[in-house]
Amino acid sequence: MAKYKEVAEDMQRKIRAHAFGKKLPTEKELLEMYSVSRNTIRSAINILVKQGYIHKIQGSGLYINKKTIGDRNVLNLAVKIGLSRVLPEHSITSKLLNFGLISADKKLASNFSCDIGTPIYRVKRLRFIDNHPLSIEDSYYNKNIIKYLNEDIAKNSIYSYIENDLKLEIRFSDEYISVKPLTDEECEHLNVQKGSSSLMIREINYLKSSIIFNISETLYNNDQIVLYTPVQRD
Amino acid sequence: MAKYKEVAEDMQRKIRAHAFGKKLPTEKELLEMYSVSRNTIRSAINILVKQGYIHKIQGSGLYINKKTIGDRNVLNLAVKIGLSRVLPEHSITSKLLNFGLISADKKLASNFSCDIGTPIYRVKRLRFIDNHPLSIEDSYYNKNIIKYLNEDIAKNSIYSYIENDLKLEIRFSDEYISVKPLTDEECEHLNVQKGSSSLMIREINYLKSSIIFNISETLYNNDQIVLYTPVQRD
DNA sequence: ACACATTTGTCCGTATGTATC
DNA sequence: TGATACATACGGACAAATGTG
Repeated sequence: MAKYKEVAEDMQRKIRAHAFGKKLPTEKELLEMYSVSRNTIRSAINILVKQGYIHKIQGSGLYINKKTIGDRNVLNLAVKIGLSRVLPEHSITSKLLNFGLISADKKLASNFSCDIGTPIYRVKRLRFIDNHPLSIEDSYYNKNIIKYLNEDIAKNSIYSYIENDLKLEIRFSDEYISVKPLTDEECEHLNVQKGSSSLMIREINYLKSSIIFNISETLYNNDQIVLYTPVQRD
Repeated sequence: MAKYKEVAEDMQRKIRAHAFGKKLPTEKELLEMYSVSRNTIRSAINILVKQGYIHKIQGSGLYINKKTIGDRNVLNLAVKIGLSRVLPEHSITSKLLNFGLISADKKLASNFSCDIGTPIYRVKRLRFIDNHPLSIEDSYYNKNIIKYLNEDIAKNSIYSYIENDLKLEIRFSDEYISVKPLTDEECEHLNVQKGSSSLMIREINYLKSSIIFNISETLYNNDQIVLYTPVQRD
């Protein structure tokens, strides 16, 4: 892995472990700690800023954002590629609602930018955080890219399977957030009051070279989660 | 303004004007066009990536993301500091629902990280996009920082007043997204069916030096808008 | 109010690695 | 395979904001 990414990950670990106080060491101290150049340490720092871990004050220092890190009820969109990564302190489990291999119809093909008839895995899961129902995820994987999936993998983290076993690199995603009234069945799954609405995130996920390997629609339990995102003015 | 920011803005303008095709010129061509160094052009490019204008493919080039730019129904969170900036192609107007000067109670003081009793402007507005009701914004401004506001300013863009007239620099914000059932009055304002729910964004806005000058809660009309955010894996 | 040291921000140049075509 | 194009990393110089005395 690139140096600046390794440094960033180490700094994140230290922040989560409260190894620093309210402030990070200065750039100068950090580049000495990690034996890298100033540009490299600044690349690492910028990742932390983008993900909402810290904010910078010119002339003063690097300050840790206390609030949103490690809170079960806060889902940080800036880090949100796969659930397990966003909430590493919590146990994410799944109940499989549907698993199958289908063939892309016109709409799916359009969303995937693939040919009609392309084989697609469909995985619908009820997901739990620390045993509380968190979300209903309806997800589609392009089988030409994700060659093999099964129910066992789907019960666990599909994303860690893709990254660790298939060695594919997930690069970026587009997220569309809206509100959807829930059906009675969905309310039961999520254990919320009938007639309520929920946050829905439509997601398009890309490998490197901008290959779409996955699209999904997820309904979140409002009682369990608030979305968070930091925004930097450039 | 910094060179890389000027370059980024110019590139954004060109993208919005469809001055490039599907691809941007290469880094090398761009740095020659703008007479800047490679680092500078790359800083500018990274802004466009972060804001969802383009994506990069190593070895191939810089590709323009068609979909989300200039769409009235898509509110790009990565650019969302003030509404007028996010949707420059559209007319944003406001109807003032409430305007007043109040004194920070315990809760407001805590949210603002200021003393109890600090003077605070409250501005509640119904906002329209191209004359369609878009959102109900309930907003608070710390008078110690934003020294003067009036109803006239509030009817127009408060953010452009802050930046252009007061010459204050808005630096970053924290956004919390959830779902809220609407009251009948809110439904009428937004012209949506009674009993429906809406996206709510709680926002904390900072000047440089991490000074909180504004917090707000905004209810969005789901019929008019979908939130969008690009996420880069680092 | 001023001068000074500290700390982050911007910009430049160069070299080499990696992915795509 | 070679050429092209983006990615990573190092080094140095000066500017701007902050904090201190």
